[in-house]
Amino acid sequence: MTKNYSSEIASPLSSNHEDYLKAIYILEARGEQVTNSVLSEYIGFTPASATNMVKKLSQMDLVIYRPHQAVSLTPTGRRVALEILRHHRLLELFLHKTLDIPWDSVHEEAERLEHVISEALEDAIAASLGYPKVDPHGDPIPTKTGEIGHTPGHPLSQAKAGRAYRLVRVLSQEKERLAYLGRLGLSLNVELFLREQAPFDGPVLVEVAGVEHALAAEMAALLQVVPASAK
Amino acid sequence: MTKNYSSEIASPLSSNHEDYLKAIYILEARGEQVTNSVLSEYIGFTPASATNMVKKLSQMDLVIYRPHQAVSLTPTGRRVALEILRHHRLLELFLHKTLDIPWDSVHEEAERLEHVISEALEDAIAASLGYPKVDPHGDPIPTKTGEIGHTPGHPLSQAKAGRAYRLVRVLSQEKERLAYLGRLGLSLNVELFLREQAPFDGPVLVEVAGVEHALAAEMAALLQVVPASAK
DNA sequence: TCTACAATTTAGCCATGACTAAAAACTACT
DNA sequence: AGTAGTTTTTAGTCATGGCTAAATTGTAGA
Repeated sequence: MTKNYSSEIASPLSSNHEDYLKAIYILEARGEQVTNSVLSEYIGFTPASATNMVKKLSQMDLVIYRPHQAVSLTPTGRRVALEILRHHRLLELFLHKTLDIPWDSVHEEAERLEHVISEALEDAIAASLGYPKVDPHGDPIPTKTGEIGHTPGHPLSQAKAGRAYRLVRVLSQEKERLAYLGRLGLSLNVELFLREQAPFDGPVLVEVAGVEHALAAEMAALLQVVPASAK
Repeated sequence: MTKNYSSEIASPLSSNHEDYLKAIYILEARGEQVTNSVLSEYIGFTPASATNMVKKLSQMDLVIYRPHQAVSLTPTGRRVALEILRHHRLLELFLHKTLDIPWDSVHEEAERLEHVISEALEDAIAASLGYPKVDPHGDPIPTKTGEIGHTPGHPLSQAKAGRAYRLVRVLSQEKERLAYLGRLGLSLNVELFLREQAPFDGPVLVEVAGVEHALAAEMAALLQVVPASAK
């Protein structure tokens, strides 16, 4: 039950606190300005509730809050967020690899588990997986000390036709979307051949395991790929 | 996230509600009269809080409450309690077998996880373990339909000296106690030879893997054994 | 700069579920 | 049966963290 960050934080954090911090981290990492509306929409509470909570997190020195400004994480806040994200992504991979939970389901399961696993369990999971670097969607797993790498690759929507690629990351956790990709045979590290890149944000034609599929531009933008030869 | 009992229950239950129901179940199963003081002491809240909660559970038709009487579970309440207990015990075994978490630690870990796993995850865990019947302490695992067997065996403190036994259950979840037993080589299904049974609740002399140990009577009473030959 | 619209914050409400202190109700002993 | 002592319940407080509605602030266009 001892958390990494327990030494730095006075009161224990609830799942909710952790969810706010994680949300702020993710929105920041996306490069967005974490305004109150962006945050409240993301977490699914009203703007008033978000203001309220952000103020409390600010008193705990987890975020920096200035009225009418974007929120940001303090170093401690970031540490907490990264610890939760580490739990989340380790759990996703663990559930997928050890229990065969489909990749479109692991997210919501991990969403609840991430708040209740101990350090010891986190360590045991990491060890059993051989200290992995990415989760089943290709998202990087933060280290215990709070470092996080960035996955290489670029969107399939910006790739060149007539070349082979390898899928290294999917920028979505939506169950339906992931299930759809799964049905096309598109999962992590799968190779694909880019047949055609329609102009004006048109669909993309890809070949996966010998079968051709058309993908909406919006979908292709979520698929991060590297040239097939690259490690 | 869909729970077995969701069809029968109006409002979703919190971890806390579930803990109360589980506590009532366990106390009932121990054969105790689940009075308010017994319950409140077990869950670690004040008697006033327990009354309060029991009344709410009663309104939800999960327990039967009559002022100044022992509480008891309704069929639905029992179903919920058994589902949580199933989660708990499956998790204990899973953590122990799949992640090598020591048997003296699985309880507290499962205590938090039991409230947040989905039906799908419960099923996946059960399947991966081959639909086990008992957890690492020998406690029976309720079935999905809410049946629960009872482990055979009798306390070591009532066993006869000069015979060999097999440990089939330990009636304690205390970390220190379990760690101690573990150091003696006493874990589930281990064989032991009962050298001497001191009278007047005196200590018990057992031989485990060729080494002799003296056990306090109190400890011996917690160890359920069967004759070594028995399956 | 002024005004209209959008974003944010404030104020105040509500439910939850813990708590303490006091009242009430049971039990057991004389 | 009466009373002392224990158990249980009631009454009322508090913190949390959601909510709505209203006030405020900020911003962009005329």
